[in-house]
Amino acid sequence: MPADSTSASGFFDAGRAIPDAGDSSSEASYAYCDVSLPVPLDHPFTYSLPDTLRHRVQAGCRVLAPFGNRKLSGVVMRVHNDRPEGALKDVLKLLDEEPVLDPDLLKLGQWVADYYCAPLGDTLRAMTPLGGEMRRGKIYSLTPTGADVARQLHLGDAAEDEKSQILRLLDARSLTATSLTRKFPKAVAILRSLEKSGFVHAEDVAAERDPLRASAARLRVEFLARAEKLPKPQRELLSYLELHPGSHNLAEVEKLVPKASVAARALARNTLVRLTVESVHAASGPIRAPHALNTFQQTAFGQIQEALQAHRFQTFLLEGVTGSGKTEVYLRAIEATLALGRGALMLVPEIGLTPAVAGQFHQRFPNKVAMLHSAFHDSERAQEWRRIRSGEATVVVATRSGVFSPVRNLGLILVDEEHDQSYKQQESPRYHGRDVAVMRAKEAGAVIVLGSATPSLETRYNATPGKNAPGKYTRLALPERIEKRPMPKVTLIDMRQEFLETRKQATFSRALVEAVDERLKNGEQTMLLLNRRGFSSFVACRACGERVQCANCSVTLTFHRRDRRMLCHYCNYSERVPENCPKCGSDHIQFLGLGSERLEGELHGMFPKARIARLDRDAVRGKHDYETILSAFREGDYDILVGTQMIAKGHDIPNVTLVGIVNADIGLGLPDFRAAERTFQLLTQAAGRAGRGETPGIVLIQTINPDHYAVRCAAAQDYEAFYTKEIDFRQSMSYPPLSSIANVIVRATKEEDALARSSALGRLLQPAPVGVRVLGPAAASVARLKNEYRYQMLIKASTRRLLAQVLAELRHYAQAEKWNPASLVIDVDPMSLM
DNA sequence: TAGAACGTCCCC
DNA sequence: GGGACGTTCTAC
Repeated sequence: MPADSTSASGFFDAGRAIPDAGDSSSEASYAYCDVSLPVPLDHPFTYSLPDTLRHRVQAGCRVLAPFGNRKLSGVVMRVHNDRPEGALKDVLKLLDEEPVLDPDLLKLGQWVADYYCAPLGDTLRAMTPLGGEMRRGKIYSLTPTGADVARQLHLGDAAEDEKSQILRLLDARSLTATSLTRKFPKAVAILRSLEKSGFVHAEDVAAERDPLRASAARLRVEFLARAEKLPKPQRELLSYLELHPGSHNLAEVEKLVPKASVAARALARNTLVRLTVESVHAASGPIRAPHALNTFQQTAFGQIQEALQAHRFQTFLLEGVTGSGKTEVYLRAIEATLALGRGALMLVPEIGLTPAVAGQFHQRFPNKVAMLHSAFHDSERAQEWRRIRSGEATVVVATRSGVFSPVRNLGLILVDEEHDQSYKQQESPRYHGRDVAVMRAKEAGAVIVLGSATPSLETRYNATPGKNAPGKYTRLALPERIEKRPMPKVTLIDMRQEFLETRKQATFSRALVEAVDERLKNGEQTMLLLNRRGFSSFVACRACGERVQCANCSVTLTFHRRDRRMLCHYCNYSERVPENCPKCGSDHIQFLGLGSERLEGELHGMFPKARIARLDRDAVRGKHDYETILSAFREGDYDILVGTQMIAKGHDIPNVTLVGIVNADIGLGLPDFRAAERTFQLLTQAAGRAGRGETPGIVLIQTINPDHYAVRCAAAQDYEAFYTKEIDFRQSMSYPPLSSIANVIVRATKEEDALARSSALGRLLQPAPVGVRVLGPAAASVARLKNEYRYQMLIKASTRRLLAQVLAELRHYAQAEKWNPASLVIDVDPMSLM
């Protein structure tokens, strides 16, 4: 039930707060359970429960169940005694003694599945980080015949095909297909044929991932009991541990005791030592002392606190300029939540959980913080998850999927940088973490704060009072930087003018080169951002900046090299590439596209002495690379940091006094109605990196569209002006937030199938119902992906309900026509129209 | 005429 | 999604 039932009184919450695992359900006994499985079949399956499980299985537990001839892990939706018709199979195994999803989370999962048109099984799997603990797959080993064949191969000569190589590897030990695929791309096919020949047989495994397999650096080892007659390494380790009580990092111990890592695992099997996976460490970072709140911060915090104390569901938009001290408001809000005995959940963007952030939280809330991040190892996440569930951790900092973490007695949700795209999951279930968070807060009667310097249009719209109604969200503004630091000074550099004056198509303007040079001389740092997003080239006039737009959609046309035409990915409109600019007649028509590697190369040429680091998808492999590069830059090991949007987000590096944006326009060329919004956000956020220390900063933005409102408003750091302009555009084109949209993608291996099916869906919506507009179907912007052809159709509906109705109709049609469930992909509230 | 390649139908 | 099974294609 929504907010009102909980806001009425706090008394009931105390009882509800801790779902008791040991209540009457332990005595009840059920013969059947309905299980939701991660298959694209959108209904639960009923299994019978063996005697040993009848009193132990509860809704929300995961079980292992036979499905066809596979074994799948699924979530129990219901336990009951209603015998269904037909033969039933037994549940094989109970995977959780206690439910991993409490009733509220199950309900939330149901909502997510409905709203985002995703199979419930997929959704529930995405909600449980412990899903990663299961290692699923087949293990292949040789049959006796196969072994004979392999032996003979050993004697044979060296001319080996892949088949023989695989046989020989399997002779050494059994392997999974995945591990073989790494070496032999066709391993799966080869294994199948070997299986047919009777040389190889496969065995299903669904083993718990063994904590003993974690690397030594991530394990802690502790003495448990003494034992006689052990091999030397084990004996030495055990006596070391006995002499040094407490738990030790295994990698550290191994420096002192040889072979400790292997020995510890052997000892753990005999329960002579305890091995635990080390909790995610509080990383070091600059610790900011809690500073006094300025008036704006105080006002904002006061309102949040009041809502917390009143125990009511309320959504706030905390709109604070870059450097305005949003984090301190968050921290205070969490303190206030804990003081009320409730738990807090903070969501951060994918890239936002840096050691600096982690350090601050650990310092402020010692031993109460759990962190969930997709870059953490499965077992780390599982451990943090258990700490949350047990109530040990009451403050959770997490990325998108953390919105499902089992925080006890949830009182507060914070969504930092709520506009960030990484909150939208790009695969099924395609949910938006921020929107799910609002829903969760509503159900829990919690306060939710959405924070950003550049709020998404949706959020800002919801926080804007209408004609006769107050805004759905309460807007809290932090219009000033802390300590009255000035906003950075932003200058636009018109690259068209630069071109006319220098007659050179340079990547860097003279002004930017000069400014970088100056920083190098002064020992100050520079960040250079290349707004490189998307892959397809677009066509622009170098002299006047004109880009060719679609006649129907007000989006930029995308250049297709194959047929040398420009195409609209929304409605299929196309035209030929003009030889002269339609606006100014110049023949300087350009196909634009610039990578950050090329950028780095050019910089090396220009500033041979500068120490340059690059930060982008290609340079960053794991989370550690990202942190290493960034902290090295912070420490002053580099003079210049070059990167993509990755560098634009929330970092606080005091010595950066110049931010240069090399090409502000690329984002604007994308065929996407959010192009302007994203460009504005990126430029504003990047500009906000400058001058966060004592020395004020400057920002130089190179652009061929200095008059575009996204560029102009970002330069002026004027969100209000941007919002006003952009909301007009959305209104006139019926885009969100003034409509609800969904992208309907049809995939098929054969292009004609994809086209035929999407046309069929298109015809279904013709004429479009009142309040609905349909764009397309047209080829998706990535028309062929992973060997599948994709056609898409964008549906705009005046209301949420109407959109849901239309989508339901499409899904019924696909089902009635017996389409493969995967061929219809529906992206509700899409962030990008891929 | 085998054995790929493709289609269709389940899965509690 | 993925296997099992049935049908058609095709290479020798």
